[in-house]
Amino acid sequence: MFTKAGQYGLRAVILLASTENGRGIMGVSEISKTLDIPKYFLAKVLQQLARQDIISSVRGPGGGFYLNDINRSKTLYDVIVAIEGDKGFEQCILGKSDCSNEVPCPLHFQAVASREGLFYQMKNASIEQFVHGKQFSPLNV
Amino acid sequence: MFTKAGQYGLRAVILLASTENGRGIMGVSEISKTLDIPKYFLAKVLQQLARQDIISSVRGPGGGFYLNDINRSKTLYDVIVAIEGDKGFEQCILGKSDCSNEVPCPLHFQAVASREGLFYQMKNASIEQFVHGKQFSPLNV
DNA sequence: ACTATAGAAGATAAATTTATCCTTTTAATG
DNA sequence: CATTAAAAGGATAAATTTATCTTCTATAGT
Repeated sequence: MFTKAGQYGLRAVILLASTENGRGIMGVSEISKTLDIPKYFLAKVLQQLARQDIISSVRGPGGGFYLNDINRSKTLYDVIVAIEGDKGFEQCILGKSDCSNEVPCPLHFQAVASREGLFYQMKNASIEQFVHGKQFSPLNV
Repeated sequence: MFTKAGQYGLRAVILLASTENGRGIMGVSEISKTLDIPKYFLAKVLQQLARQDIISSVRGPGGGFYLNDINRSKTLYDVIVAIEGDKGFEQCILGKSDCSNEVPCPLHFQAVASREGLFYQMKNASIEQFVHGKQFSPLNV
């Protein structure tokens, strides 16, 4: 479904959002250890997110990545699109360029219906809201 | 969602199923032209499907690929699993190995719900049934 | 039998994704 | 102000996926 880069990015953002009301700061090393993710690859993904203002960063000792108010108002859809583009989300499940409600591929309506639920969640809940809703039980990121 | 190989395979099988009550024979060249798919790559995918008895083939002049009775009773799920394995279907959307109903990742239930509809179709309708249901309108494969 | 056609199989190449390393820049702290 | 920690950026390598080409094998038709 998602690429590794996308998965790592989503998990890292959710992790950041789950620290001290989403206001904690974590370095790449800490995140990569916590999530058991390759460190340098994760660094690239996080830098990509930072460049696009999906997350924030500070350099130097004690630095790392965190979410500011604007960041926390972004959605998981924003996160994944920042990493993968919107192809995976918007493209025909069979890869056809001419697939639409008017000229649907044989799986079109099933695929659209299937995506809707997940996409709705990822598009319509801010990271803040999303993680808050989960935090009654311990997060398994 | 699916790899190119998977998409090509699904489209080719659906195309075969749509010819003369699913009994027509088509060569790689014809299929690749019809679907606008790279020929040699498609050949690999089709051979892979033939080896696993998802589709049938005959060599020599007039030869090509077709679906026998058993083939037509297979599902689109069988097709995609023969090409990609069941990882994409069964794996955690965030790539975690320890994600389950008991210990769900933050997207687990949305992802499961989302997949269900599509998977149900792909698992529970034979290729024959599936394509027959579509053939009231022209197929856009 | 001979020839032409078409899939099977194997090898190779190109492109993309994933992963790692190294150098530079920024910032905190003694 | 020197040192150190940590992100930023660039380069490179490994792995996987996609694409192509060549040779081999089976089969139909003459």
